[in-house]
Amino acid sequence: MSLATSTSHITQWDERALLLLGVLTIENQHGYQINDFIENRLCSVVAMKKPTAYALLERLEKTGAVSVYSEQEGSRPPRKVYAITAAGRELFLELLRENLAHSTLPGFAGEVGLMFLNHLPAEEALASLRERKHRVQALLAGMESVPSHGPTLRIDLAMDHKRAMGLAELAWLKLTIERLAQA
Amino acid sequence: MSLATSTSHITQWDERALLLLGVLTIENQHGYQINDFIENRLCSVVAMKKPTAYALLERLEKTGAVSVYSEQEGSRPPRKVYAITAAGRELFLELLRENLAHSTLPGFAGEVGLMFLNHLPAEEALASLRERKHRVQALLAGMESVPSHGPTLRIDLAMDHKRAMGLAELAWLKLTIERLAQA
DNA sequence: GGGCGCATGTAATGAGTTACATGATTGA
DNA sequence: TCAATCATGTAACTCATTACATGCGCCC
Repeated sequence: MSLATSTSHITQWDERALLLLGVLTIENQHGYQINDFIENRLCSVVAMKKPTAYALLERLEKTGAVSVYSEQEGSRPPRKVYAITAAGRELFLELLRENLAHSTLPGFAGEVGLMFLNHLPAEEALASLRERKHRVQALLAGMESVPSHGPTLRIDLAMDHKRAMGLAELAWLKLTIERLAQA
Repeated sequence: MSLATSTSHITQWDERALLLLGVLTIENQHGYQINDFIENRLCSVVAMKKPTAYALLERLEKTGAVSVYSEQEGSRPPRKVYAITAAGRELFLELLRENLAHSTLPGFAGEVGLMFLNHLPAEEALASLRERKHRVQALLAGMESVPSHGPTLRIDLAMDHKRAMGLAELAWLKLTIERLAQA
């Protein structure tokens, strides 16, 4: 079940549960609302599809981390409103500590291609890396001015981290392209 | 089937296929040998388990990217030796160009926790980030002196990239911890 | 004789995405 | 009236990991 009890590495489940619980600490919300929030405000940080969220909410309910009640406004479709429980808050903090304390470096980070770079003629390899550079630059350009939701939801911090990683990638690409172009 | 024909984003399948095809460009090898190579020499860059590799090799054979022949040495267990085909070489180059040209930044990069950092008391948040910092430092320390396999397999390039990303993460953590400690 | 290395897999599990299904309301 | 929005899901598919299965040879 992977409750992240000091198991030394983080699963995607943990991160997604953390996200949903975190969103529910802001206020009680129904599934549609949560998905909407993630799609619109958090899309620059996270990618989670609707069915995944619905399924996870169900699971969190079964384990007692969130509670549900039905609500109906006028004659609109009924909603299932989720609220975080005391146990949920504990789990949230546990997952949060784990997430903050762990590094995200290991694993498949797109470095496989680099190993085989020399299998491409030098010109082509450089062209590919330059394209990558442009892509990264475009991504960075699209990261400007993301509104922060006050001190309770530091989207800005997450974006700052993303930006830092982007800039590092860019710097590395520049240097590497230069080095390869000389040789 | 995701042949990565300019579909604009890279699947894990693509990266794993690229890896296997790349290993087979070095020389014809049987499954055990390939897995051994990945586990021992490439473990710092990639993580792929044995059954995954066996399954993928089967699939690559079905699509004609690799061919197989059986071999037996003495009375040892028979081996299935895989060789990359002409079509496989084409696929390899295609995947390689794609992989090099694409950035790996987007998606779930462990930034969820940062968004909720303020839900932890300042001291605890700092402690978690400091732990992360130490972990990253440890990882970086373990990255020294990885032997390169000549110009045909640039493990060193991949490690250089990893190191650069690690250093960037470290720098960001230092700065962020300082900033948070002041406030 | 017992365990490790060689060499191949299969089966079960779990996680996430895509595509699909449903049905009411609201605005052009 | 036609499309989009609200609101919830289900079913099928893919992909990767874990644990298990098998059997021979080699070394202590």
